[in-house]
Amino acid sequence: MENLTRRQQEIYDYLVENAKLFDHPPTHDELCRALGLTSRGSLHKHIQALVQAGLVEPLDRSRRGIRLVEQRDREQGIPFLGTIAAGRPIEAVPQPEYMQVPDELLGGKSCYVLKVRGDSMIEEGILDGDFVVIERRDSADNRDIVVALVNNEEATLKRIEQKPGQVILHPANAGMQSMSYAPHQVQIQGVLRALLRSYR
Amino acid sequence: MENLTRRQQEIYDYLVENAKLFDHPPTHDELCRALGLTSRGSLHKHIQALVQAGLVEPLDRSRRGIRLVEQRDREQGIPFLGTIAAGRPIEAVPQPEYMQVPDELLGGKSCYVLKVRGDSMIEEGILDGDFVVIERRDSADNRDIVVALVNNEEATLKRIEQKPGQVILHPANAGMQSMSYAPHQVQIQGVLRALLRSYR
DNA sequence: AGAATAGAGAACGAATGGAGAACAGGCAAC
DNA sequence: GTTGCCTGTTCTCCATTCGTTCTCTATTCT
Repeated sequence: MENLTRRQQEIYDYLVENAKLFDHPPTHDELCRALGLTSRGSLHKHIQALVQAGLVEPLDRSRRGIRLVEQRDREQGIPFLGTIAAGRPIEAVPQPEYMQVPDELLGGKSCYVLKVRGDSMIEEGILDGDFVVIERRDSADNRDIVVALVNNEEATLKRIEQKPGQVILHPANAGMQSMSYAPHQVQIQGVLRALLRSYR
Repeated sequence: MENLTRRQQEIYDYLVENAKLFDHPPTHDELCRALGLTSRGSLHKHIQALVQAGLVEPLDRSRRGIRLVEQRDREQGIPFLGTIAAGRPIEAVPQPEYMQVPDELLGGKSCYVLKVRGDSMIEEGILDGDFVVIERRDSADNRDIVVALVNNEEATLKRIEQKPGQVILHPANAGMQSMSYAPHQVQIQGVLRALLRSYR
């Protein structure tokens, strides 16, 4: 979206205000009077600029033909749900905050964010304190890194290996061991899609 | 990045203040009045210096055409400049793309993005293919991870240790060795602030 | 002295904001 | 119907402001 000039901004602001007060958008003449213009022609150029900027919808040649484009609710990001630490349930934050994540990283899928506690995946470059972006899924491909709920009580971030009648969760830490479960003990809650780390 | 002169700093500070108060940047004339100048021509030279320093975005010949780079970052993301591989100069992409990065990760500083090639920082959880967010700076604290230009020809991402008369760059890979240089051989180009990884 | 920094002022071209005429389509009153 | 009137659109023309470029000068620091 391009930048508006002073005058264009002024007109847009007026339209927004006006929309709150009246059902109908103003005519060009009304706009001219409100803004101190004497020529509809001049005004029209500004309106066109607003159309170009995608802020206004043109209703060709119809009267009061200025509609504000619905401001697409600014994307508030994806929810930050809490902390995941191996051996515990996900510790949810009381009121979910939201985090702006680059679209490139999540590819239009439904995702959420967790903060990693612990070193169980350190050899995969997932460190204590990192934020992981998880795609909501209840199944995963083999070798995916997943959020798994084990025995309905503890949640972990592990690489998954699914064999017939057996599910193995592999940590990436030489000091820890892979654990094997029966399929019904392990519920997949999502698949790792991206990782964010702050060095602040 | 070069140092600003007194006057340039003054102008930059004014622009930052102004940006908080108004939607639109000032015209050159307004700037002149605010700073006690009578000639736009003089001001223009200073603005050019700020553009050169990467603090201001030039909007050629358009009015009120002074955008703080910081502000642009918020709107369209921060520039993805290219690839950094130990032992080579930064390989720039032809036309810089932009990447939307969560504000939380960069804290209002002027930053850019590089893609990491190689395993030199693998033990710090920085893997081949990761994207690193770098704050533009020409100095760093000890133990910071920095983008350093060595002998004006090769760029690397390393942890820095600055001693009197000596600069040591530490990789995080047991198979590699720390390198020691004279201070004038090493030019800091930025400090690691965040990391993004995609598992797609 | 020479370089770096700072400023003045003129001059040019482009962006902006505006005026007004002319045309076209819809709507209501006649 | 058709006759005006209101309104949106298109067009040309104009004035001012503003960014840029240029040359010339002053000050400060090394």
